[in-house]
Amino acid sequence: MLTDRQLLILHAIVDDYIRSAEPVGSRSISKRDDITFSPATIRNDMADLEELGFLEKPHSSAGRIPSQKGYRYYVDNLLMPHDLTADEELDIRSIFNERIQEVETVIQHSARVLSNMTSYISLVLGPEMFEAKLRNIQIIPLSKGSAILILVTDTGHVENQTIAVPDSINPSDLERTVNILNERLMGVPLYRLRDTLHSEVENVLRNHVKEYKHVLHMLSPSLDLEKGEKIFYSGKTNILSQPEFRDIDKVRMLLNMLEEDKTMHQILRAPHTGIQVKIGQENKLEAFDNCSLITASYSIGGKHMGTIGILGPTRMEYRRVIGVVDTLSKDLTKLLTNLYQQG
Amino acid sequence: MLTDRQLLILHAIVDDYIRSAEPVGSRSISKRDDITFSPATIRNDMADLEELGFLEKPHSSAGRIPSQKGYRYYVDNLLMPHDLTADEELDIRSIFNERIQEVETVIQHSARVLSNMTSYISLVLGPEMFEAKLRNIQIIPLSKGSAILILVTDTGHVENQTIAVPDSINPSDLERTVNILNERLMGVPLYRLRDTLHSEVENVLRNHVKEYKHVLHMLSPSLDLEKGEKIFYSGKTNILSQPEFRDIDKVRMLLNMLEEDKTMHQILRAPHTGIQVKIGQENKLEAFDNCSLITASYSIGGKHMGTIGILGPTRMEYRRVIGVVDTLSKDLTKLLTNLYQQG
DNA sequence: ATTTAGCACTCGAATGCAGTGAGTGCTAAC
DNA sequence: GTTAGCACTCACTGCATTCGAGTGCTAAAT
Repeated sequence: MLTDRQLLILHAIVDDYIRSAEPVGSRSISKRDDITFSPATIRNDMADLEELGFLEKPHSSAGRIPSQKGYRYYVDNLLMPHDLTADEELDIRSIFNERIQEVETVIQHSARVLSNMTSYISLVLGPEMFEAKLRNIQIIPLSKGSAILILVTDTGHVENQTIAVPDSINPSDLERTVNILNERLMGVPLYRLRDTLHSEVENVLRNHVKEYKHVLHMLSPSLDLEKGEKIFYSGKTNILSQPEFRDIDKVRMLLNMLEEDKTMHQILRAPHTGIQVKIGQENKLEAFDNCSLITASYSIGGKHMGTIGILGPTRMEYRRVIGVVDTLSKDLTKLLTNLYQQG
Repeated sequence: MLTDRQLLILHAIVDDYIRSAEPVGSRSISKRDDITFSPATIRNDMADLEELGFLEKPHSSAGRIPSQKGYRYYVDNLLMPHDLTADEELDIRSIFNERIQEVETVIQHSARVLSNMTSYISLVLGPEMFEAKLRNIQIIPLSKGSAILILVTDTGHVENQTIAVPDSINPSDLERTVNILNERLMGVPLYRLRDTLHSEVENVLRNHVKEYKHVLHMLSPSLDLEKGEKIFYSGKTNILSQPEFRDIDKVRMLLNMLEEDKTMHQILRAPHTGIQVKIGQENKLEAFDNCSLITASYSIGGKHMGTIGILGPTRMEYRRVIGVVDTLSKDLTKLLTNLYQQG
């Protein structure tokens, strides 16, 4: 329904506006090499594109800027895939070159590289460890009355917390308990730990540990893990360089929203294949009205683990960012699968 | 050298300015209950105070604002100690009421409470774990070729990383290794782990583990821990509400500075007793020119552990903030000492 | 039937110019 | 030593003016 020329003009306007952050006028478009017709012609098409909802005017004597619908069309139909430059490849590879590290470190490092490469805000939802299976459990006595409980999952995640150890439990009881737990809880998903403790392990404990009730009481609350995976942010200050965030109040709204763990979890949790682009109000959050969010999932052995994403102004370099997010999410999946795939 | 009246006026100006963020004029001062003399008199004293460097004028027809020297004098000589309100006591206690947790969680929680209470930025330098002593070491096999190395210190800190396990090392070797390590490395400070591994443990390993060279090669790099303790920030967006940070560029400078781990470590590391107040350029950092930093150390059993602090505009509520930081650092010391004191 | 040149028009941004008022410094009186 | 009085300063506000980029429309050109 749009003519080729209109598409060309829309494409040119979006590109120009992404670059300059200034409303684009008919004359400046006409100067581009790929445009062969006069400003007046362009103006006519621009008027049509505006009527169709792809463009907007900040005020009547200014150039045009893309509307949300305009960006959407651009992303869905006009965008050419972006092949990473050598530098970009290198940046991404830097994450994986280091000696093997804790998963969290890799994730965190990914977030940093992502924000550095794009100059936007990067968000990485840490590995979903709720369904991960227990690999090992340890209780390390610390001082009289306290110990450290350590849980290791098959995805290499380590969870630890300090617990209070009642006097009634002696060291050999503790040792026996740990052995039993390792025997019985190995392979149980984290979210079922507590239930399993009561349904299956309790009976065994009863036979081997005198004060098994105290032991249960000590462990039970600690095995009720919080569901919340951590979200890593990087480059939060990057938006301060974006002209659309000259307004302190907008910045505050946005940054405060990023602190709302619940909302952000909801946004990032939804797994999806491929790249997802949410433009402006598609995010259903007032604070994100002028923002776009580009996300991709990463997984281990085909199992969804978490999400990486970039948050920037709607006037975002979609082409490059999509390319980068796509590549990184795939590389991350490869790395983690190699490392932690059951083997 | 300053008259009582001048002190009174200085005090009044600083108080007023901290409250209003507006230059303070002679007339508004004269209206205060504790001031009994006329605007003209006040003007004379203000002129003197300005000449002595305690006050400044933004421009010739505006009121006065405190200079850095003025704040310094105020903090050193005029400030009355602040007794926490019931609400404040409650806020602080909320940190300690929860069931015993990981140290890092307590620290992080402290940072959040601190920033919420003050509406400034809170910084907490995590527990110094470099000199902490090893309590326990574990190697949990994960998949073919990889395992998780876990170190627990006597301060309850848990460090973990993924390591590559060469095929040549079989499970029983690994188990023997872990036993030997626990025997020989227990009580060794983290910063000496690697040296001790080579100087003392190597000989023992040689006798019990066939491929002990591979084992050493696998462990050695992992025991060379990074010195950097983590710094926790909270309330970074709080400064956006401060009128002195209307200017996006200043905000960016400041927030970027907070990302510079090295510099921030330097600033926070210096242990000191009691409360330290650094005003404006005393911080020796351009980005902090309009800021003041109030810090206090926390410790475990008399041993310096880390630092908590508040960063805000030089026009800061010194009285309240000093009170809060003081109380919290002492409470934190008490809690951690109870939890992790050898015993 | 398109495309383009020409031109009047719009409107934000920038500039210049009183007027206002909070605040000062100085002088002279108390 | 303190205060009243007064001229002076200077940021800020509102208003009028200009400037220019960009539009929409019409009529001519292709």
